Amino acid sequence: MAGADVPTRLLQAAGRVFADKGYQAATVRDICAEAGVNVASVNYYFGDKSALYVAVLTRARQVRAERYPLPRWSPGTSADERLRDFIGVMLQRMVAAPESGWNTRLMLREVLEPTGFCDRLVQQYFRPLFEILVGILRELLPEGTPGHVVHQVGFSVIGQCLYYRVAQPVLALLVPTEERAAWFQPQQLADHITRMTLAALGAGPTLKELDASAPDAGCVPADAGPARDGAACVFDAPLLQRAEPLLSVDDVDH
Amino acid sequence: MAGADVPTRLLQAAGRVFADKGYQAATVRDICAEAGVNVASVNYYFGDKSALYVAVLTRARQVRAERYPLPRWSPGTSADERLRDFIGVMLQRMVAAPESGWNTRLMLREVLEPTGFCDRLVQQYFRPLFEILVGILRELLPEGTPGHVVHQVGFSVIGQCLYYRVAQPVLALLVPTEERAAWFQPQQLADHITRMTLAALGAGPTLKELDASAPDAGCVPADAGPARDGAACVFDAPLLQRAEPLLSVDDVDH
DNA sequence: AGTTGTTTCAAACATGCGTTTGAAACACAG
DNA sequence: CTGTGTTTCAAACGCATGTTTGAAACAACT
Repeated sequence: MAGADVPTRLLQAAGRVFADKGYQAATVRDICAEAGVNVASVNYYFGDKSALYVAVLTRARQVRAERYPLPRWSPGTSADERLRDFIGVMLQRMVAAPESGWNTRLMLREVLEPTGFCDRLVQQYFRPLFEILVGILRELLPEGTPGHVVHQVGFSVIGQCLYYRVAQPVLALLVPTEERAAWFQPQQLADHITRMTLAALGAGPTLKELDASAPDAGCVPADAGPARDGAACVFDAPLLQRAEPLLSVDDVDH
Repeated sequence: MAGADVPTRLLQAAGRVFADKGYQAATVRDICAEAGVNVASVNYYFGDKSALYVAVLTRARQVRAERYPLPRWSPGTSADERLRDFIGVMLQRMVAAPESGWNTRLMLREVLEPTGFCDRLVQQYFRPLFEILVGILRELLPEGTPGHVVHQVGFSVIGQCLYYRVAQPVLALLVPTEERAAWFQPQQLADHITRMTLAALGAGPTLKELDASAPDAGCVPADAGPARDGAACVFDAPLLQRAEPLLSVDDVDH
């Protein structure tokens, strides 16, 4: 991380610092200290602070999409399987990002407090994603479902995914540490959201039905590994087959 | 608004400015100009900028809870009715706040970027609310449902409510203005989320079943008023009976 | 009117910010 | 080694910020 060339080091350090403190509160001196370079470097290589910010944001979007890509579905893939995949990838991008995801925090910040770059971000990144989700939901909903209902269901899906990132500090104070470690891993959350959504649409069993079909299921906590000796896990059965491993690199660059 | 005494004017102006720009970017001079008072006033009355911020945040929490209170349920009130109420109040607090809710933006900002005051906010405000929701959900879910599942469902509910506030700028770019005006009013969103949740739990009809029971329902857009001449509205029937009217005051104070 | 305590105000202060600068250090071809 | 273009660096420059100050304006009571 310290051996790369100066512009790269700046981009990486700036990502962390901007995400931590926000655009205004992050100082050029902070960033340069973190990167281990001189203060003048940011102006030398990027022109000014705001240009560095735009560069960081652009890079964050690219890296996100490349590192956690949507699978390329074969034509016959069913809609609910694609929904599972979609939610899984969303959640990975949200919470599985390295270093607890300055990447995501940065984009959230931009959404909450648009700095003018937000529009482009939405048009280039969020909108295509949302279109894909809407396409999936249209297949799952009855034909002729009004557009606004499809949209609302879409936002319900994204809203659930987003929450586990937005409210991470809150969640940490509401749910005991052991429970979080055992039941709030990305894959488990993805399963939960998928189940909720499919059930709401009528395309899958409701939580009540799930419970009735396996009333005594002792769900498998995250660190229990593959010791699936007893009854099939009801609430936490792995639904994501093609989930990439959760990388633990320290930054967006290798 | 301009006639009140100086500390009050400062609190109101500071609320707007802090919510708009964040703690760092908001300048004392901005706030004082907005309030129409001298720059020295904030130090005279509050000590320093950070004390003013804490005062604003405290006040925002109080006013929120007072202005949009949860109904006091009579003992016989069913769980799903209480869920409807809960979601309705949440959404009102989220999106119905006056002046497009600097109130909510302020708390979101604090959650996303904790300034040290976040912990108290969670313990005093979020946790009691979450406990109520969990209590309701426990009645709706089968007996013996594991705690973490109840929690996850709770976060799904809150996540959906939150999204329409967090992602407001994004939503504005993804959904055409007319559709937003007609179908994305607080009450309609509350109905949608309640329906989704009850359906997922198995305590209400799924969207598919709703469609089957009234396939040609032409939902009533927001501004169509009580002209409920034709078939009953399937997706947008008003579910919230005791919803307070949406106040349009300019600030938290009368 | 005079006194006392409170509130307002314009101006100044100290600090930290983003940015600039000019020289030193470096890389490397001729 | 010399010359040339690039990169680094410590120091400084403006400027905007949070805060302080001391006097003026005001209010309330004797």
